[in-house]
Amino acid sequence: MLQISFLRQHTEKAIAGLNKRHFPNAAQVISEVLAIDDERRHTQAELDKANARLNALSKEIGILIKAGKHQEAETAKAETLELKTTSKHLSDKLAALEEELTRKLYTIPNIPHESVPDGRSAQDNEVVFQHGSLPTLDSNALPHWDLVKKYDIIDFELGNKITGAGFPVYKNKGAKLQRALMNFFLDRATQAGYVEIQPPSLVNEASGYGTGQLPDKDGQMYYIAADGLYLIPTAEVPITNLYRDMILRKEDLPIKNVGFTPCFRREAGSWGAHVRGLNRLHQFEKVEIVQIQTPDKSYEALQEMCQYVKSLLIDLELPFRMVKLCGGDMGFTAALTYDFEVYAAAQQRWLEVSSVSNFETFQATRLKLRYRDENNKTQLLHTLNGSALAFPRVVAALLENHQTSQGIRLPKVLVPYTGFDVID
RNA sequence: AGAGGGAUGGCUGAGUGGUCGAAAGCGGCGGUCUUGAAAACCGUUGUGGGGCAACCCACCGGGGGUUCGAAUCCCUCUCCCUCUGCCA
Repeated sequence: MLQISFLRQHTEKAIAGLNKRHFPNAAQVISEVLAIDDERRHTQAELDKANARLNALSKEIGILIKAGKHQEAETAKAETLELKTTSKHLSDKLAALEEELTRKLYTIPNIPHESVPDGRSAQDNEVVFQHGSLPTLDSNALPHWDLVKKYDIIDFELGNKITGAGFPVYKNKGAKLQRALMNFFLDRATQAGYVEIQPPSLVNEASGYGTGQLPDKDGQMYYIAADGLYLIPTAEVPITNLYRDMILRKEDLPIKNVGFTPCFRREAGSWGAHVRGLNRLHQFEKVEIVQIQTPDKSYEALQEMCQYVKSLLIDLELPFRMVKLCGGDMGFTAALTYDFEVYAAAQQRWLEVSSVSNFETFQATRLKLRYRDENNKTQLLHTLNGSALAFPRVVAALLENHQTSQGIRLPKVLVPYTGFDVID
């Protein structure tokens, strides 16, 4: 959520930013919001005045009663009656205005960083870095959904049977590979200074609002109605919400956390040929890194996180590219996002395995996540997160790119974790 | 799941109808002392909103009510603790 004070002070900048995102009717929406805010402040002032008078009268009545002047106390009581009606009316009005303001603010996405390229869709994204040569496979090379059958490592049919589409069952060396990836990614993140967190996989409504999945994307999350809980779509939600309603000390920053969790996504209505196999799932496993940093250092933190993700992909021996998302393709809450895509050679497609974003104060506003600056004033912090990494597409690329007639060769870094160097 | 007890500022913890935004201690910050530090002593120290400011308003888990006046009384919800039951 954007801060109303920011919109008030930087109206033109906000409108320009929203236009870059191709957010419809930006100028009109902002002017509506500012009008509500204006009335809100006016109402607040009136209410404060009525309450001040009411407080003064109450104090007076107390003193009069103590002094035994009951007659005068009754006169004062009579005066409070009308004031109380006014106060009630004004506070109802204020509550309604505040609710309307918040509701409107929830619908406005984050302002993109100035370096975010113009553009409407993924085609306008900017490739900023590419590493590794694209493998050329034999003509009899198989896509990963065939390879997993050939080596009996992932079973989509069994998943269909016990749960439904998009819930694969990992078996044999496939299950061991999952376990190896978890330990590899967590060990690497720990070496890079991230503190390991194992959060719950279900979160309450307040957490959903905190990181911005609610209210707009509630249809994307699985919901347990009986308990009012949501299955997490990413570890970002529980881990970032750990710091909700906190005022951190500057010396505790940056916060660097890493967590492994299952991720659940309903992704209704987006199924087709291009999302076969592991390309898109309802449940997948992911290691997520989260940083919380002061505003002046958050973009350094973003670069550091990107460097970290790069190092993982290089060690996994996968060709990849780093893409800066354009205004139209960025997520609702992000100010700047880099996607990392690996090349899956049999499909001949780039698959997103990581998305690293700086949310600036957009999440911190809802989270009430702040620190004390050198003047002892509270300031909002910046939140960042990134996948490091999401498992299924890494597995898909490993299988497709490293397939040989003898089986699938694993990258060296994984062998100590799997205990085998080939899937056959 | 049943019975009982709780929820107060960064933390611990007093406060059962009025000058209480809230004692005290700890912690933090500033100072005195010291070569420096510690100790001791003095001062200071919640968050948010409105206002150029003086200042005003709101907030004692959430919501509602009683009252001229609520941290304090009533209702309700949530969460936590203890005992009993069940259970990985």
